[in-house]
Amino acid sequence: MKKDKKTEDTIKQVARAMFIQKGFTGTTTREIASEAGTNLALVNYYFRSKEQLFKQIMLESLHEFFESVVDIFNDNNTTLEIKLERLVERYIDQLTQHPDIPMFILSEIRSNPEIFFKEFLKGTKIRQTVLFNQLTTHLKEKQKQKINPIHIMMNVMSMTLFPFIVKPMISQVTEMPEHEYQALMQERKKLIPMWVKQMVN
Amino acid sequence: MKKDKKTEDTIKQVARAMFIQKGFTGTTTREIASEAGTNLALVNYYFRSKEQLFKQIMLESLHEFFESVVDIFNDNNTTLEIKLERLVERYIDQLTQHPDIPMFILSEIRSNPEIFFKEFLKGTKIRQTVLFNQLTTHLKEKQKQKINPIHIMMNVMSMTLFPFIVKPMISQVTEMPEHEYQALMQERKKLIPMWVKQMVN
DNA sequence: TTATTAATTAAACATATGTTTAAAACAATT
DNA sequence: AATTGTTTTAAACATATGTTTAATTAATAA
Repeated sequence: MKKDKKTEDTIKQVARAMFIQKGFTGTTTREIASEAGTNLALVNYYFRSKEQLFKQIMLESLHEFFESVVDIFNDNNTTLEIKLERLVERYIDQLTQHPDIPMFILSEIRSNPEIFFKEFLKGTKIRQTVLFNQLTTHLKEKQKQKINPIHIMMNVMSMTLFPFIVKPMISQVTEMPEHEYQALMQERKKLIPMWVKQMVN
Repeated sequence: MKKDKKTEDTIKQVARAMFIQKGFTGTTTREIASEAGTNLALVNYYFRSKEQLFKQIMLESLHEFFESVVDIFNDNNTTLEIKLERLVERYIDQLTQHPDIPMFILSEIRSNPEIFFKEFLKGTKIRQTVLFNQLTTHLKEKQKQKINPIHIMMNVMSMTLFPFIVKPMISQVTEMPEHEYQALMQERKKLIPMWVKQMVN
């Protein structure tokens, strides 16, 4: 009784891997079909167009990537400190498994900014999150209201995401083997929250 | 006596702007010619191929972008503290004028990692810079030898570069007007060195 | 089994795009 | 002015690539 969907799923899975690694223009429908071991026409048969297929995958990737932190941002039952720790840990875990996702998203924004925000990020407003409000309050309490909380948010994101974005470059410039790099990223789970706490205290 | 080179220069100038904004595959030779107001064939006449043209521009961009900090990294007459301040200030100034350069470079690395490092970054070794050695020594003196100096370098680069990379996203998500964003970036010239000093002291 | 629907295939189609060509226009030199 | 070399042009060429088509095969239902 279960629908088969084998071919359709294979195409999508293969397409996801290729789009994430090489982007929209860097991937051809023929490559997808070939890698999936199916006929070229089936890509269009199942997904109408390369663009449709890409949009589906981008939407799913975004969802997958952000849903894992959205609840942390808006948890009413945790302190600012806990949120920071969880946020960083969750991101580093995610990025360790899917290190290409950030560049996948950033490249798409670069080539299609308007469409990206209209299509994918309709109304995500960081200022309205619990985390942001806690941070604002905290800075006030510590007499640091001169520091725009956006700075702190930027720092958390920067220190967490950027090392993964430039990973290929760092590997080269620092001559560091993969496992050592991984170990560094694991260390950062504890270090980043510590550094951020210093900033806001 | 001065060679004219008008057409050649125009093509290159236009190509640089387009490549930096939309990347190699996102730019067509016809667009370049059209924007430059010249005949399509002249792109190949002067630069042999689109790829050659791209390589020239990438090389120049990299050089321009890194040469401005290389001397800071290796200055024998400045303290660690001064280096950090100068580094951050120089980068933020550069990025304010050319905010698209980081994504330009990162996109190229993404689509052509091997070629990029072989062709463009032959033997850039951060561990051999004066700055890195000063940082290592400093951490030892402060009994923080457990912290890998690479962490600190990552943090400086992350906090400085990342906000420019995700600028289009931040504009959306934080609903911030351009001038306000610029002001934030200027503030970071002082803030980032301060935060980094806290990390290493 | 037979009829109908869905899946698959090879081929063709349409278009975009990098590159080349051959002729013309222009500039410089003798 | 005539020759020579350089620059520019329109057109053609070659190829890559997304998409469609029409026919065939496989699966499902009556």
